[in-house]
Amino acid sequence: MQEDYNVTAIQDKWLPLWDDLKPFDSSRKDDTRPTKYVLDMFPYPSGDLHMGHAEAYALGDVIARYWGQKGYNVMHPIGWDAFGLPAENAAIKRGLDPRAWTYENIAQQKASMRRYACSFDWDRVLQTCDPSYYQWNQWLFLELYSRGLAYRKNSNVNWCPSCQTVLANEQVVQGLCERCDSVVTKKSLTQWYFKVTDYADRLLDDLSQLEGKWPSKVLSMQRNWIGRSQGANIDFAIEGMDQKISVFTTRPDTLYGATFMVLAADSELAQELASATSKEIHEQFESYLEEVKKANDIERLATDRKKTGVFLGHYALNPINDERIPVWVSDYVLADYGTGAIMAVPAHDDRDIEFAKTFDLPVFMVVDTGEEDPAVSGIATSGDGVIVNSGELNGLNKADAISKAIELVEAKGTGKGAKNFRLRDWLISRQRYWGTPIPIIHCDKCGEVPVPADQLPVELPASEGLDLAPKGTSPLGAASDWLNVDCPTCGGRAKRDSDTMDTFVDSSWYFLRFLNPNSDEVPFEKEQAEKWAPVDQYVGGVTHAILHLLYARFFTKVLHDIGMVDFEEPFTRLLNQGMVLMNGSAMSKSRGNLVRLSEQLDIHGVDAIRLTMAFAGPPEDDIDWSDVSPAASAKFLARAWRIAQDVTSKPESNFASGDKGVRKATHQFLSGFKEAIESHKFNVGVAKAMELTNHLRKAIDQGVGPADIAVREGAEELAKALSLFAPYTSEDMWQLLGHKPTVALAQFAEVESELLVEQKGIAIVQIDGKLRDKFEVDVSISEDELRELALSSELVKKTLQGKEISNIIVRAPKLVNIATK
RNA sequence: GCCCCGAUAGCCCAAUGGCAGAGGCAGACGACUUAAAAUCGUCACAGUGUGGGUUCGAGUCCCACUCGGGGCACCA
Repeated sequence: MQEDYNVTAIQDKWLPLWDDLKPFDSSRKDDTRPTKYVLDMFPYPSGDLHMGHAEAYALGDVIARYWGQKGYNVMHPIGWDAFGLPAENAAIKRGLDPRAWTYENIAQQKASMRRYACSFDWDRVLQTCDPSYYQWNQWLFLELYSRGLAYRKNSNVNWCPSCQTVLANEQVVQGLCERCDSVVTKKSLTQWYFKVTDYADRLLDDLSQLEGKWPSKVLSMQRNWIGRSQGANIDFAIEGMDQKISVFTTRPDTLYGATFMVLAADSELAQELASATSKEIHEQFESYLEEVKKANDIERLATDRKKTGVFLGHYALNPINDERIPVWVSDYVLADYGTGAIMAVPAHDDRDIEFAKTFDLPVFMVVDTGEEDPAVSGIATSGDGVIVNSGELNGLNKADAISKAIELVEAKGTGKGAKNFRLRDWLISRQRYWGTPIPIIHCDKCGEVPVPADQLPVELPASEGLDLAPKGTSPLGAASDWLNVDCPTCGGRAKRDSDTMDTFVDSSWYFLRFLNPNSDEVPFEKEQAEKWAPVDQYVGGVTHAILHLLYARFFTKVLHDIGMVDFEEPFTRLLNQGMVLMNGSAMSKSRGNLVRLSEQLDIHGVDAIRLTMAFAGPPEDDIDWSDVSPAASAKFLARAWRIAQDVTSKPESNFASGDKGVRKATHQFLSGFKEAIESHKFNVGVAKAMELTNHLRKAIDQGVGPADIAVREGAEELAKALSLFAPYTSEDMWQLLGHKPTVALAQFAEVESELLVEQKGIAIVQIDGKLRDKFEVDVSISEDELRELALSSELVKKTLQGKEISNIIVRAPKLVNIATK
């Protein structure tokens, strides 16, 4: 009895069965399969899953299911990045409890993932807002604290006036809050930091281990972000004062060309020097500083900005030649990069020459690059050249002069080779409610006191009665029962730290928590880490290229140093899937181009949507939903399904007697398919499955017929391959073919390589690279035979008439190229 | 300004330096059908953004440029 392919029916049929079978349980004690750890970036539970999730999880699932069918015990867990501002903001807006709101969304997403047939191990699940999870955030915080890697300091921090909280450097995009696009301002606050800068060198150098395994784009973004520069710190004495100005420069070779100094207007040293000068200059400085403070990052970053500044009335002495040079302040020097002061070499730096031109300061060329003297042209030169006007450096090139200059200042004791980073320490305090409480108690007598381990977790108090609306201080400050505690050291009255941690702390180590998601003893067991970690394949969006991935790499290195893991990089391979767009732009309600996932699933079925995601193009490319056709995917799945339905042979495993041509197609498919999936060309893998389907259709209708055992072999491998993209259809095909569920555990057949070898092949003959003739040859043909054959071709002879052969290239059995003069 | 990625048929995309086409969409035609849908089959369509170079041979490698996308940027 022939039936129709019914999407809804097979979804309803198989989903409950899989729940019973638990094919993706990775914790079976007697499991001897080799292991793989495949991880999708966990979602933020704001509403139901959307098209972007659908793509990410479809692709992650292809990889996880593939390794499962290759015979691996695959750990493919899922969790929720459940703390954070959106929950809180939604809760404020609707007067709800953020906790209830979050758990409701998690339940909804979980149901959608189950329907979407993600191959998750549902026994390895976590939610970062559970005390059983965040207690380990607190534990890790204290580990970092005890090693001096978590510390508190006062500084001018990034402040989002709309979110009413501080932001990490990484959360400020082009001067705007990455979350709400408000203009970020500066505020002087005492906040907690993680000392990421201690790891800057390792974070940068270890990127080379990931070369070829992570997208090069992400590697370069991380390198840019860490931003290491090599150079020297050089001290300039200040005339008539004990103070020194220390500068960082990447161009110590231009030391003789320094004609003035510039201090960051908002640096402490500027303040000090301004106090030790005439009243008039001091007043000028103060009013300039006011101006500078008013400017926000947007204005400051404007490229055509005029240089401004104030002369401080002081002179510094160039350590290499005792030249007397004036000291200025300006806002183009940043207080928090390098030493907050520079030696200005206008001849060889764009910014410095702009400043020199504005204030009529001297320009003195010390590198002859062959271009016009900057003092004349007004254009700074920064290339390599011959050092001039520089005493003992004269005649050297740039690189040699840099080394020599460092030697000279080191010998004089006025400088040192140094490197500098763009990367800053990670500010982790947040003045918000829905996050992990910082496990520190502030005591007037004892100062900062860590919460003793046996008092962890410091649970978040209920939100009831608290005003969650942003007001610049943490809502927890009003939870007086929770806030006021006895000091663990002296027993006196003390207060808890009322800030919560940046949620990126949660996601910096969650991939390790999946090893023991329910342990109350340890964050994770070392033996489990040895068995599973690091993550073999990580899948997620490129939006996390800097923030999350950098922090996770930092945590991993810290955990390595603590001795908790034996590796230094958390994610061996990384796949960044693209975005799902609609008509060329990101989907959004306000743009009116939102495609609802649930609707798509209702119309086309889960399998068709998943297949469409995989088939749309290379996974890292964006998918424009208007370019793809889920209906076509559904059509193909029905076509494949009918192949399984048409097979009439009984299940057996000896296919040797099957039709050679069909078997060849099957094994060529297998070989190409595996290669495509392993190199993450999922679209090519799908195309190959379509090709096999077309071949089998033809074999059934016009060839060997549905009873040939080779057709069964092809149909079975097709079913297994489709399991990666279309689990429901595939499972149903597997049953039609007389097998028991679940196809997800059925392993791919080994490629029989003798079936891949062709007896005959087409050889082509080119003359000067142009195709002139082709003929069928035996693949074992020798070069000489093929050359003879080519030269005896009538077509070739005709083309060669009147031409002189200069060279004949033979690549048996495929090609002969005859070059003429 | 610096760095990275991309450009192949009407569209989405394939192609270890060796016949430009694997697959799909849209299209044309045919079979089945009273008809349509579904299904099955057949066909057409580009010389690879531009200009150079290397090579017996370049979509593929190199150089310059155009366009599109992304990252960093008063970072010393």
